[in-house]
Amino acid sequence: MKTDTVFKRAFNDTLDLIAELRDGDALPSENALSVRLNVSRTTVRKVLAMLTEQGGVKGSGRQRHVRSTVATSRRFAEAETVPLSAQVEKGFMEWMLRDNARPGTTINELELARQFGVATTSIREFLNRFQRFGLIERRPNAGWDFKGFTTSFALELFEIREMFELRSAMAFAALSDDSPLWRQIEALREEHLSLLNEIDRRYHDFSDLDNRFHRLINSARSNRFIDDFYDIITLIFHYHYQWNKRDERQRNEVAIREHLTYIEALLSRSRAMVELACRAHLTSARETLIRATAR
Amino acid sequence: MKTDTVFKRAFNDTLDLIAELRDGDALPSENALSVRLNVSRTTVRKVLAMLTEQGGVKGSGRQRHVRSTVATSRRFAEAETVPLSAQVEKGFMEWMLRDNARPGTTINELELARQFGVATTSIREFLNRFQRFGLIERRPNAGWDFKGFTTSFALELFEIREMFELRSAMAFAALSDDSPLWRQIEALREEHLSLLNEIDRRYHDFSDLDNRFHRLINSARSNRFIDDFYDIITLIFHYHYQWNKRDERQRNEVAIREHLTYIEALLSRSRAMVELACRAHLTSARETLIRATAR
DNA sequence: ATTTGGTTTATTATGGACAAAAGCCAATAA
DNA sequence: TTATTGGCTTTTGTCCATAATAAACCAAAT
Repeated sequence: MKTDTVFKRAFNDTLDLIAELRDGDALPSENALSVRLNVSRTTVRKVLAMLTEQGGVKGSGRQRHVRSTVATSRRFAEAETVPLSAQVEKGFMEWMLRDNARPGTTINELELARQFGVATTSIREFLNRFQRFGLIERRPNAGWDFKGFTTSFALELFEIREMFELRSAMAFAALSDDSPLWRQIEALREEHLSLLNEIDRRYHDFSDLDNRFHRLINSARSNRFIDDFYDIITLIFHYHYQWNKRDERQRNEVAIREHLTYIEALLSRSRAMVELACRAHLTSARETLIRATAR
Repeated sequence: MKTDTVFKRAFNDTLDLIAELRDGDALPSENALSVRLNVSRTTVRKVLAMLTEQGGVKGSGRQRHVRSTVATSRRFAEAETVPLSAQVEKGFMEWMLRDNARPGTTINELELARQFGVATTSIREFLNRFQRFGLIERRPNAGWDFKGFTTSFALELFEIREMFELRSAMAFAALSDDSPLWRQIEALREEHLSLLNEIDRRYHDFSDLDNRFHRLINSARSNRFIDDFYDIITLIFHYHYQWNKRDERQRNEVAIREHLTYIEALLSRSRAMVELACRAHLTSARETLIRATAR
């Protein structure tokens, strides 16, 4: 059966939304809510039905209004709002990076399914999509081969990353002066500066900024295969950062400074400077990742 | 239930194998057969059991020998030996390339399942793996978006292909003189020449040669992401060639000549020549593909 | 030391069932 | 006359069941 995480997340979001209304205010229409919450109207109706039952919403049809003071409906726990696919992804990354799964291990769908408490279907679906990340390989009728989060994985990953990013950075530098991307990158420079200013307190905010920065560069000349490839980088770094906290503050500070140099180079439009700054940054990012891999 | 295409293919292959033996010859051991046929001993035993029952094989244990003259067991039809996953792939490619599915179409799993006569599970599995080809995109809880086999798909594909192939070709040219790849590429040159010689009769053999040629170049410096990417090229060209026969002989002859120039350039070790030949060939390959895409 | 038989066990591939979520159309209120 | 709602249908996500395949075991035989 499908999980109802969509409904539960929508329910919680609706509570947040209601919290901003005053007692007696009219609710937005079902269609409006469906757009706001990013779910179908069917789900909106289910949410409203439950809220009405619990007394958080009064009336029916076009006469629906909020009773925020009276009924404080209980939110669903965060865990109940995360889609099964995301849970499986997390479980697998954990198995791989935290438990340090050995290169060459055969992945057993059944075992993972039991371990994560889901049906094999969901594991299979995940593995089939995860295959493109280059860490596993299917052996028909005989499971999957885990190739390992190894140094050579990191090297191959960065070889491609460097090709792609250099190309995008060059395209960025060649952008016409009236491109909106210039304003965006200047805004990102400000964000970098202010993060650097409060680095001690906010260093863990870097991960998100990093992602937005590189995706902005890629967007200078969009190519679906490059965008897809960047998903791999994003995923790997997401979990890698999350579980490898050693020197995080230090690492991030260095990276921010590299980004700033990189941004200056882009703003200068000098191809040589861009190439230099881009290469320097990727080299240090590669070193960071390699230090976390298995030999 | 699983299909028994593995068994049926193994059975047919065993018949071929037996055909090369003489009446009364001893059969290879079960283990040897399992290696030859690329299946488990369990399946080998099932094959042998059936053959024995049908009289194609006499005796048991170590005293098993062939009765090729007597019993001519019937082969299974080719269609019964192709794995379901391959059938689904073919069906989908047909839907896409032959029926000219419109960009923006929503892919309906249920409908495809009915159309192909398989369960939705198999369709989903295919789509999840096919996603990396950049032609479809998942919209959670709402099917898949078919992005279309469009000109911009071809352009993006070739932008990456050119980056990858140039890099590999350079690595190839820089190979040390004692690398075994030099002999391999010279062998390929001979194959090209002999194909060119009989082009009128054998022009459809080019597709396979083309594939081996480019994969050889990629192997100069192996990178899993590049190898994976070449799978996309292979698949697209496989079906494209199969259904778009217009000017096939002419197209292939041109491509063979381009390959030969390309090979000469590699053998010359001149970076400039290699770049020129590589670019020229890819440009013409791109044109060919673009002519087949939707606007 | 290898091979087979006889069994048993484990895992993968595929169909099917069903609730959740999305989508559709006509009736209705503003 | 247009947005909104109610009733209904279709599709997706997930579980489970089961046959095909792989794999393991071990004793007997060459």
